[in-house]
Amino acid sequence: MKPETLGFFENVYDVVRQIPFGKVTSYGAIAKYLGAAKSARIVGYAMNSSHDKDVPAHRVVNRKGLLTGKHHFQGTNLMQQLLENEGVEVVDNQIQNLESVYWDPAKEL
DNA sequence: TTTCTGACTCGAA
DNA sequence: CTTCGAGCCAGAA
Repeated sequence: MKPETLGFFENVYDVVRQIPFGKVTSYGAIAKYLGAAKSARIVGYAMNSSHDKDVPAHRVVNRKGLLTGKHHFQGTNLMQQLLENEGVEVVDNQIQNLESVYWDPAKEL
């Protein structure tokens, strides 16, 4: 593959797809892993377009573990339920015990 | 073609 | 303690 020729989005999707079951990561962590630490927004925007892709967008949250993108999912609490279904404790749109379920691509990959 | 906006993050004041 | 601006990319109007 030639990542340079692919859009930034494709790189984002590849990383997100590698997030283990029951784990979550942040937009900034993905951006940093891709070598564009200041492109966290782009990662989020990629998720917006990940609708047609096979990307577990519910495993991507902001740095604080807050489900900022839950409004983009169907229903009002689908994202939260998906996470809880994987064993992630979520309260009030925020992931509890974040450090225990946090998965940093820069460290794990 | 230009302009705008968006699921973010961090450092300064 | 809080608030603000800048940097990044893609797609729609």
